[in-house]
Amino acid sequence: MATQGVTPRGATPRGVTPRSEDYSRWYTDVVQQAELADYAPVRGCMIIRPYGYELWDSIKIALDRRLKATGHRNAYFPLFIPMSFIEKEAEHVEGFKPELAIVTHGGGSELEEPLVVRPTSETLFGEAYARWIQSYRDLPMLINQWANVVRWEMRPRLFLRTTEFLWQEGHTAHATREEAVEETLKILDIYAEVSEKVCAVPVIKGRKSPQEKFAGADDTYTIESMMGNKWALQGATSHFLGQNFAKAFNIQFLDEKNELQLVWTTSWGMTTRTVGAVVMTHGDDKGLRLPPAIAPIQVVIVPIWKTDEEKVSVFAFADEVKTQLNAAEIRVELDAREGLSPGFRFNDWEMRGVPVRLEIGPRDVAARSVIACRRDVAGKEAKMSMTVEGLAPRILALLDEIQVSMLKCATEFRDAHLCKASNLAELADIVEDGWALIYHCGTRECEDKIKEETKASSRCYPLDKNESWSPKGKVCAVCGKPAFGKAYFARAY
RNA sequence: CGGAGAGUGGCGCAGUCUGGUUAGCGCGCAGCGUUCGGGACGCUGAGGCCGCCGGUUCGAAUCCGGCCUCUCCGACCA
Repeated sequence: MATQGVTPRGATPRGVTPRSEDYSRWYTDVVQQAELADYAPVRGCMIIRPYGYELWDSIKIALDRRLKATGHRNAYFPLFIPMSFIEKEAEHVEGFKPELAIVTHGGGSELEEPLVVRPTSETLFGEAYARWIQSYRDLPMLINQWANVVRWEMRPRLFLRTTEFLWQEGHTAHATREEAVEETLKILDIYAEVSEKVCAVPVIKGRKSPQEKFAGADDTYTIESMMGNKWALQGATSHFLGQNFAKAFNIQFLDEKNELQLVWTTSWGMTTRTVGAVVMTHGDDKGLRLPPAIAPIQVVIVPIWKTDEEKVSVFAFADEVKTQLNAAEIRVELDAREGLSPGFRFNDWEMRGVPVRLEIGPRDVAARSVIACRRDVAGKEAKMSMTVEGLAPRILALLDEIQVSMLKCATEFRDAHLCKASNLAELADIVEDGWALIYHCGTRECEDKIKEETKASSRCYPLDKNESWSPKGKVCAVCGKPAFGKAYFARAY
């Protein structure tokens, strides 16, 4: 690679900043050079470019299908929320007030009541549910919406934290506490499945500490992933809201015994941040690496020729290959650009993370074969020759193999950086290059202390059933108070 | 909001200290030609009121004052 080492003075570097040199620079380089997103005129806002949006679309389709399969229906609630709605739930307003965008003027005059640009829609759903839910027969109410929300964040980063972002937010109401908790965990499982099976991003499912939970929730469940620099990223959250919003919005129903009851609600969301998670879980110094399940282009054909005659035969053969793969519903693209050397085009597609590249030159035409090169492995092992007869099934198998292999690699990487700690010094050491699992008291003071000394925050109390996590008789590894549970601590985005 | 940098063709930078005629360079872009199995090359060309406002001066990208914006590092967060 010509990009290694010192860039000649005055020359623009080709490729991205190496991860080892500056991880966050590497991240922004990849996002921009792979044309996933670009900065927008307003601070903290980004333009999601077609390639990035297609990636999000794939994730969205996978998640939407699963939500519908579990009985959820899509709807659309408005962008504006009356200020007074936000103020109805004490903890909720406390949590969101600092990051609200508020509209004070409309139609040329000052509004009587300011309108909040939704940071999340619990309050709007609450108001509607109070009107829509009358009887136990109306329950459960399972509605999801795909929308944009706005949170005035201090420190934006492309995809990971932008002022405006896209997500889905599910809002459900149930007759009993048990049903609502069950829903909360069911959704968490769906998020974990989409993350792992679709995005090949391994997760640890867990519960948030009281400090880290959603403003207005009784319990927040999360999926946490380890990025390439070993920092943690919260991938999605599922909240058990208890009866907090039911009380605030008076969402009541008559049960079978004709008694008035408050509903139990949940809310949950997965965002465009997931795109950032994919970049940081799989990317390398050559750019993006995309799991086949969400790759907008799964296979790219790069034709190679010298003479006009070769060009004709190579393109005819490439078209034949493309047609075959298309028929098998493989997302395939033919790189018909002229005037760019093969090497340049190889690097270009590698930057974009296309899982499989097929090289087709005169030699391949003669042998009726192609050179297939997988993006997820380095070196000579990446390349293999395949005959064109029966190519599609073999490519499909290869794509499956890549999908599985990427999850496996990411999981192994993560597991190699998980470590137990028994005191603050050990924890501090571990979080320099991984996640530390400790018995923890769950108190704010203790979390703050850890944060101050190590920059690591409480990620979650893992739900791992295989691990005996009972805190009975255990004490906090940091402060010595009785343990609340086992928690992961890590540097986080 | 605290700390640090930076604003000069699309991108990355030089020039600013020590004001002086047509503001340079690399990449990219356009045209033509030669190339083409791991980031090709030549020639020709297009593109800039030097972030904004004001001041000093015969003369400001350059000096002075004010303002704005962006990026990075912290606190906040999906």
